[in-house]
Amino acid sequence: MPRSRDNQQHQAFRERILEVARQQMAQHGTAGLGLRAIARELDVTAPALYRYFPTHDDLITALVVEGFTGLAEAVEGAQQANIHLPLRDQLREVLLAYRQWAVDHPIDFQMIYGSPIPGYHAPSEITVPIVIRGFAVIVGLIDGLLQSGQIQRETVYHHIPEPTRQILHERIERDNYPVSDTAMYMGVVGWGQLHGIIMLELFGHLGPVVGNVDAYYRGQVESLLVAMGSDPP
Amino acid sequence: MPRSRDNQQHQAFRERILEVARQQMAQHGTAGLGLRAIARELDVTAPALYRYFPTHDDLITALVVEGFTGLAEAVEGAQQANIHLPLRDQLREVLLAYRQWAVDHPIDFQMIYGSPIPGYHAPSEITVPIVIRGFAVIVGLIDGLLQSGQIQRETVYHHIPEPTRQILHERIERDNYPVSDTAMYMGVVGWGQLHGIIMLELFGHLGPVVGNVDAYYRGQVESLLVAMGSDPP
DNA sequence: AGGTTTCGATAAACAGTGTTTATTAAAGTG
DNA sequence: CACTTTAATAAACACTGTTTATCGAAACCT
Repeated sequence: MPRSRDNQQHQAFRERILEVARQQMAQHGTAGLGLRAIARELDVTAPALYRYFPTHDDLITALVVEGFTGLAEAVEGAQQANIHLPLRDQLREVLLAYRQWAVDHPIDFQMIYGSPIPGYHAPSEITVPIVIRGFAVIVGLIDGLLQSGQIQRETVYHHIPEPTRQILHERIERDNYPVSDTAMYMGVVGWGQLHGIIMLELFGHLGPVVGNVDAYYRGQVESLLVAMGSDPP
Repeated sequence: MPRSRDNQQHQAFRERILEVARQQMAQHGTAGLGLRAIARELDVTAPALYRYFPTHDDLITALVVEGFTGLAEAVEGAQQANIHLPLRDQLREVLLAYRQWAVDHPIDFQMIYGSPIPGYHAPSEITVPIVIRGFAVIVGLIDGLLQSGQIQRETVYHHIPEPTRQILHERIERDNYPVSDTAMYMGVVGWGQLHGIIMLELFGHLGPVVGNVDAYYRGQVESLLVAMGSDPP
């Protein structure tokens, strides 16, 4: 551990490393993420970086945490930016922002939700809490729609498979997160559905099939809201 | 190019390489996919493999093609195994088989639909046709359900966003694939939705949230069928 | 201020990797 | 047999992440 006064410089250089790492990744993909390459860019030898990150994996973990945080902030920001709109519109904008962040930061998104670095797997005790942060916004909005009666039409998503309901309920109680089981369930369902579209898009499988992915995603978000029981606009 | 008589031996050893590669990958993940490691296992030096695969990427591409083919065969097999059941049940079983293959061959699935090998991206002119092969089974079943009036309830998935409909229609005509636009659209929608669940599961993000992924997926398949307009069982 | 500790950075080396080159041995064909 | 083609090799190249021992400089404490 560095001494208290040096801590500032230490953290500053740590930030620079992450900055360069992110930049290199954006340019050359996850393949370009090399200790030596980063060191070169910083006019420093490779072993020097070990003072800041004990191992290569720790660097990646730091980037993953940054990524998750960025996604969570984008989602939260989207809600704040549309806080004056009706809940349904807020939810739509939040879901659009979710994909938009993925499109704008494809590498980060892959690193978060996939594992493009061979042999590396993000420690879930670190990732799970941050995933939930962005997730909470979505579920919160759904819960709001349910409570205010803006989702009243009964749909398939009102019937939760029993084993799933139990786990979801436990999670809600454990995290002390005041939403209904149904809201949580709908959140997970929507999350999964949209996640599939985004992943397919990111790896180039969806574009050739549906052409304009932007329009397609927009349509799917709207369909999701309707499928949940919200009235079409 | 090897001579005509040697061709047999050449192809045989090529197969052995792929076999070992697949095995190594299953054991040590995509990280364990190394030319030298494969060569060691085959009691051969690394450069020898270059007679069979010009480069590392070509080996991977061969594995990807094998993977896609395996998935397509699993899907087709699932339909054949349930050909005596009603169309709706056939579709359910096919969709369950789709995930089951992913669970049984997680590495292959990641390699197919993601890109866990840094710097490598599967050439779409090779992958797209094989993706469609498995996809065709699903769309075919949906089309059958639509034509036989087993999907008659109007749902959101009957209304296709115009830009998407155009592209889908072009694909159908170009590939001379005799299904309706609606069947194609529902196929894509379902594919995307379930793909999200599978990807989240494979990377360990879904398990902690829903507990029993098996039951959850089953429920989602059923929900999907209902959401498409098929009556609940 | 002086002595000691601590931190940052380094060069050198290790064990790997994918890939290229030149060379050798072994088959198949006329 | 001579000749060509193929397979495999050893050696080397340019990398990679990581460890070790070493050195200078700054920070702390007395």
